[in-house]
Amino acid sequence: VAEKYHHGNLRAVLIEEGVKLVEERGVNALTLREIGDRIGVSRTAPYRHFGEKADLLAAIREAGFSAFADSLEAARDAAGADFTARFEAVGLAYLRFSEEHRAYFEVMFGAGCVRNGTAEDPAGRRAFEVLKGLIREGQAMGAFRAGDPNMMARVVWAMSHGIAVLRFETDYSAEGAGTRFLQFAARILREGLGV
Amino acid sequence: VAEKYHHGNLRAVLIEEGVKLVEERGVNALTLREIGDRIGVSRTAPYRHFGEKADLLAAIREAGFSAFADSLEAARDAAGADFTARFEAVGLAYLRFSEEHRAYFEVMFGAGCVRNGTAEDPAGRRAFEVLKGLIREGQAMGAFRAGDPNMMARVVWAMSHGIAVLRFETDYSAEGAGTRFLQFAARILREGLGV
DNA sequence: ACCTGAACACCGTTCAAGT
DNA sequence: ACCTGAACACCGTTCAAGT
Repeated sequence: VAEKYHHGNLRAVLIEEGVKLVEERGVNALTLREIGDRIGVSRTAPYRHFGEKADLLAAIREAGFSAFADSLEAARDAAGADFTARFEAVGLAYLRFSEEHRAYFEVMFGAGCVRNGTAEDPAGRRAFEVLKGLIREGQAMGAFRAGDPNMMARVVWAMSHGIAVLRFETDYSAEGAGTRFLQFAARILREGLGV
Repeated sequence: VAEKYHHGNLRAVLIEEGVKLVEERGVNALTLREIGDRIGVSRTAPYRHFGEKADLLAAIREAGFSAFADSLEAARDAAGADFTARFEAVGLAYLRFSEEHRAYFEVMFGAGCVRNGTAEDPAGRRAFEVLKGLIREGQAMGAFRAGDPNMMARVVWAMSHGIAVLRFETDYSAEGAGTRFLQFAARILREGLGV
């Protein structure tokens, strides 16, 4: 039974179980000992793969940013050709990710992590590039004014992140007050960035 | 020496020392035991005033929201009559608070706290009212379009919060890239909300 | 009322061993 | 290489006492 961890996949299992634990009871309940117990491994086994607890959190963080960037790219690509639709789709994807991957989101942006900053993570940069690319699209088609795409993308990122973190509405997935507010916010951004 | 805590101010001292600890080493380093040691009181003394650790954090949070609302109001009142100046002053105050009161900010919005949500805190609502009042000012003088002041204030709050949390620039207090970005973001918001 | 010391059930982390 | 058990220095929290 414990034999399956003798093949080098313990690391992945530790990450997976860690995410589950955070999902269930928050990042403060993440405990190397409990993870070990849950997957049937000794308390010190995790130290084979992670020098300390913070390193496991960093690995979860990395996986989270990677999934995050994937989500934004997928939403953009699935939205078709209409620019406004693409813009809103990516914003919605940001919010959806924060809802559907609470654990990742908490570890990615939580205070528990020492090494913060999305710019330090390759996948974090990839996610940012989705926003920046969208700004460039808008500029190319004349919907957005000229200006530094970095600054403009940061404004969009900050607004999305603020909405995700403050969570004014409880649900941004279903049709309702949440999606209405999101469209409202997206319109203000588009008009503020507009020519 | 310990006598000074026999007059009912232990509660306040606990909060104060807790804030210091968070400032120095982050919210995860906040420990009832260490606070007790630091102020020269037994390990169980804090339990006279706070049923559990989370209650001390909640008290710090409350004090933080109160100081936060004070900051925003003071910035608005000190900004004079020009609407754009008032709008930017409050945004800047939001960012400054997050820098100068790192500990408060971390506890107020951190994942460690169970009872989140600014709307549940009276001072949190007071801070929100500053933004909402500013929206109404803008509407009254014809700078902002008609629309639900609640929704519009949320957009401003979200943007401010996102910038504060993501901390693209390291310093928003001094003159430099930080303040330039802030003015850029404020302009986009004003134009997005404009008539 | 407010404070104390001892105790319990947890942590992260280390280390000497085991296969 | 990968895993284990015992151990150390920490936590939060409780409880029977002390003044």
